[in-house]
Amino acid sequence: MKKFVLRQDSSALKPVNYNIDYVELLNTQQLEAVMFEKGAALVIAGAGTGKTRTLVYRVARLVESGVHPGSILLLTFTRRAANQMIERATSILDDRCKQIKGGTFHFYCSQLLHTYASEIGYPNDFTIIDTSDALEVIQYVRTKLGFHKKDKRFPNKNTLLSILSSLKNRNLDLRVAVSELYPQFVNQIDSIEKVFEHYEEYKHQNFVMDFDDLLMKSVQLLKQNEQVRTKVSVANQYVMVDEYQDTNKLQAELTQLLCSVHNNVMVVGDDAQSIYSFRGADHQNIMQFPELFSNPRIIKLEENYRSQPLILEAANSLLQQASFKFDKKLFSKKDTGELPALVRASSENEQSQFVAQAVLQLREQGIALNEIAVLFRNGRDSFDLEIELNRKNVPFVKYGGLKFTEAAHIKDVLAHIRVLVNPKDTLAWNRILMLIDGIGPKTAEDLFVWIQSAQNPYQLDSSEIVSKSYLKQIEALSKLLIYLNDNDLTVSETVEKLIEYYRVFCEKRYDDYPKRMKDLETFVGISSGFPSLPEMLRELALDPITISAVETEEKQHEEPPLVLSTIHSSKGLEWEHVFIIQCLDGIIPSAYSLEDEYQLDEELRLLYVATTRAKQMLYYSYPALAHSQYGDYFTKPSRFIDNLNEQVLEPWLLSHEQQLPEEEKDKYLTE
DNA sequence: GCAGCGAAAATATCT
DNA sequence: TTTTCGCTGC
Repeated sequence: MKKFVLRQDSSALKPVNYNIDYVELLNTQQLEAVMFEKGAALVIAGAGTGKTRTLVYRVARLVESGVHPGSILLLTFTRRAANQMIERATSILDDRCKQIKGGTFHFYCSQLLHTYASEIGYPNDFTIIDTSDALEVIQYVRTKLGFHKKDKRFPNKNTLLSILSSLKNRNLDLRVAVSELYPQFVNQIDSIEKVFEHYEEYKHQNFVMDFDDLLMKSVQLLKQNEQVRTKVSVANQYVMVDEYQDTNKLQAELTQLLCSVHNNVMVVGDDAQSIYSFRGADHQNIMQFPELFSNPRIIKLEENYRSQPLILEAANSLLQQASFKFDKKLFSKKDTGELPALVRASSENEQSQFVAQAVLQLREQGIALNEIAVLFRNGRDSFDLEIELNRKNVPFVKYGGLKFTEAAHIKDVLAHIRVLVNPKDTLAWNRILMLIDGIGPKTAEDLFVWIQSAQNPYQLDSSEIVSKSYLKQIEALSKLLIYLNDNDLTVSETVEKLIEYYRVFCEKRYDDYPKRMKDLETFVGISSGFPSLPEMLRELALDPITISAVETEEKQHEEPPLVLSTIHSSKGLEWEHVFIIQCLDGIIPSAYSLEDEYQLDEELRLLYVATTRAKQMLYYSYPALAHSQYGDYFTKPSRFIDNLNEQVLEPWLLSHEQQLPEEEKDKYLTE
């Protein structure tokens, strides 16, 4: 037998001359992560230890050493985070970094399935449905099966969807999930299972997928189809996952499948910052990483570069209150600043006034508004402040909270687009047909059955079916859809035509139609940013625009705005000054988490995350009283903050100006 | 089969 | 306060 010696590629041996001075710019541990070559690595990084920086430099370093940027996959928690990281890498190195693939798991899965879904029996041009659509389907199935009548105690649509979501994201058995989460429904498991079966079938027949499907079907695809798995894994030579503590079992499995060929994976996370268990995230994923990827390099980043030491002290003592301890203590070599403030306001509005005035003072001191953030537990916790900020003309953006695309009138218009993109989408058909007077659930369903069998799904004027009073309106709809389908209009032209058609329905259904029509006008502008209808639907499903984003867009402020954000959406971000408002027991921790120590711990971690966002100064504030949505109210400060002693926090006293200065007085008198 | 009315219930965080 | 369910009249 002959021997043939394969020599190592000489280019692999050549040392790379880096233009970037990584040794100078990074500490030892960061450098180790950045220079890490091949195989699996687990980076455990506390808050503010330069986790993002490390990832950014690693991708830049890989690209600089000749790795094709398109073969790097950066999975992050939000689209925003991925874009920011790619931007930073681009500014450190060069434009090659723009080709790096980045986004959320859901986004990546969406792209994957829009290429390969046909391999698992779905068309590639399926539509993604959001939570409210999913709930509607569940409700439809639930009613159709008659379970709503059989037993008053049958779980409602919200409960059903959350059970199903747990099954998928945590990879649980139905029986286990129900007996753990909802023991009261154990004896109805068979019926629940029926609902789930019908739900899955409905989605399959309508060519739609919900958020969980994106993950689950991707796993299924990659598991079943070796060819696709290999191809995909080869295409993603370097896989990186940020915020790994907030991934769930499905995402861990997906990570493994994506790396099946090369095993080049680096995950970064901090178990003390896990705040998404309500979505099935399991911070155990970090501990179990070595089981999934044999022999990973473990790198710990411990020195905090973000916050001044007194903020870290508050953060550390918060974490000590956890029922399940962390052996974690953040330290910093920064100069000591001021003690974090504890501000008690007499009312929610006084709290808003405090924040607004403090923000304005900081601005006067030369701190840019976008270096200041106000954080809160729930989207609605900032409503009062938003009014106050508007009154004082302080520009702001809000992350989290209500979504523009959730509003009924926007969903109505979007439903027409969905029908154009995917004529099998019953849900969307139902929505647009039921707008018409005289058409209810039954007629809509009959019409849909007929639509499916028709040659042209938009040709609705067959008088054998439609012979009632609403014939005229059906014809109008049909004409519109055929026109839009046959003519090659731009996205915003299509939206404009739809709004023209929708106007009458809007005026009839809503008292506040002028405002809604104005929203729709805004929507025309937004839609012009998308290249095609299907792409717009995908983008909006995975990255829905928040209402305030739309509003601030309109204002076109000349100054970078103040940031308002839910704590969940503040993940991974940082600001010089951070205000955490509504620190009341019942809000944070949420009143619904008080019974369960796991949930209570998560609320504590939430406050920990908020606290560690601050670099220079931190303010906790709470009003003496806050009303919940109905009836009850909260008056006690958050137990987490109450447990901190005065060496960690400094109470601030709010006092009102007694007398106005003379010139001010004149101003008030003349007005 | 549809629409409108009154009574009763009601978990937020996000993709 | 808002959403959801069930009933009634058309």
